[in-house]
Amino acid sequence: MKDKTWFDDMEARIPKGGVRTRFAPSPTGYMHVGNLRTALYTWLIARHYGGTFILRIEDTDQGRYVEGATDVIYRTLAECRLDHDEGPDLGGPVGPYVQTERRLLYKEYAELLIERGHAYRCFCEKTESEEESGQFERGDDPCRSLSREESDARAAAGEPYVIRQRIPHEGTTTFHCEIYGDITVENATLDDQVLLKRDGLPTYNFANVVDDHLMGITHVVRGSEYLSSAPKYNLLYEGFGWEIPKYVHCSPVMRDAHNKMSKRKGDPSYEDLIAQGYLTEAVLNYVALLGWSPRGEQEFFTLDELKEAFDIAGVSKSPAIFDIEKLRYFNSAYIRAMTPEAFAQIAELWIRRAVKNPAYDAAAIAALLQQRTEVLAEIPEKLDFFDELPDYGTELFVHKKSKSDEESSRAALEAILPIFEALPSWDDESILNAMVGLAEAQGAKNAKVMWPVRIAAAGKAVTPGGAVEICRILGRDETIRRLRIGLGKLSA
RNA sequence: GGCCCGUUGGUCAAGUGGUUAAGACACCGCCCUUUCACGGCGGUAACAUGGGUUCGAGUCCCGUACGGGUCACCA
Repeated sequence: MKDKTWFDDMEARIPKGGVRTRFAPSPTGYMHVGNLRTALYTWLIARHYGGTFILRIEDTDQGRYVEGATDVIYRTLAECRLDHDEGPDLGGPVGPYVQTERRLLYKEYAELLIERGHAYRCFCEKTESEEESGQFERGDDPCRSLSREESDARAAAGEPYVIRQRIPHEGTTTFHCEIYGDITVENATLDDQVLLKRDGLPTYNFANVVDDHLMGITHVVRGSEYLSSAPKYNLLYEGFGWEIPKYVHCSPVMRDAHNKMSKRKGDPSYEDLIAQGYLTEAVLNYVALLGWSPRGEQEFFTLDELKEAFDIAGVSKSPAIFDIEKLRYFNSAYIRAMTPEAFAQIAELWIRRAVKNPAYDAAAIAALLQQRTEVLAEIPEKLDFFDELPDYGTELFVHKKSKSDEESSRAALEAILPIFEALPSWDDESILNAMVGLAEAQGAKNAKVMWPVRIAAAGKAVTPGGAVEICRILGRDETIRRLRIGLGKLSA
């Protein structure tokens, strides 16, 4: 074990003053929505107080290591603009920021705890019955009462062991959570949890306490599943004589009333949502509101506005069900709020999945789409009629509201064809005037002309944009060709 | 099962002893309109339950029910 100076040096490195938070994912290769929300809240707390946001990778479970998993984390944080100030990639004063690179540290601190009587070596092999039943009889562990001499001797002899936390059998422990308030438990209900595993790596619970302290974390933000281990954390902090940080426990994000969102159940990750055509800003905005509510009525927030408004007191205790319908609403609102240029840029990729004909202008189509798109992924199916006129039945021409029927439609198409052919120019105004002019001449409602024109042009009843826009984009020749086909169907 | 936590409309939620119990999504209706949307207006719909405390309880206390978490050499 290192001498006192070494520990003092470690203490001296800890930044003091100012809020410091950390996002500490384990590299599983998957950033689920609950994770993202935790990252957001953690970042928000740091930024709201002008503090420091740290990224730390918790990879102490070698069995679960997934290649490339940290890339997903970096990418997601970067796309979401949740920038960190210290981390594996950026370095910082209290690194390294990857737990496996800190492994020697934990051992020193675990031994310090043994020195102080708050931990002990346990040489027991876990028996099969314990493993199966999950039963661990506290107080029955013979290693707990081993003398230091014997313990040291066996360790020196190379006998494998784990280091366990020595938890008092009597008394109670109270910890405070900013969300849940004070929680008190009987120490007798706590078990002597493993701090350092047989492989020399720390358990999550131990690494967390050591790192959070050594990195000067002031607000520990994490999921509520850690609520029940929090008392043990306090005992650890007390054993070391360290100041206890503020805890912020977030309730889980659920897929339904009974289950958390999960990869296994097929729930979308952040990347899945983006691939489906959700915008990062919309996802963040929605996720922020899932478990947190601002003081006022505002519900659309930019990241900067969230930074300003975020308040720990507004975080909810109870689990929230992820509602894709509401995300869709936010997404459509964000899409509508974009500049036409920005929307055209992101929509083009999706438009070209359906519209291959370069004669049809993607920006023009995007303009039609912007006000009626909820999720980008639904764009292609809306545009299937451009490249190829669908086969459709004449019943589409029957429309109650415009009082259109097959005969009135036939007459309208017959009348509009020569007018379209004679039009000096092919733009919105000309096309509209042609149709309105015809309707007026016949003393009919505009719809009586426009309905059949749109049906014949698109071959379907629901289209992005009206008759004018569709005809314009199709171009005069193709429009006329399609109207003739419609006329043919109606005349048959 | 022990321990811990939670419970306001279908969903997210406001509410910190006195409110006609906000707002948003979804849903329904009407209006606008060349379809679908968008937009505007309106509507349906909630304090899990039983006891207390109190002049008065969604708000405080106790019990019950239901739900979640945890009880790993996983995080």
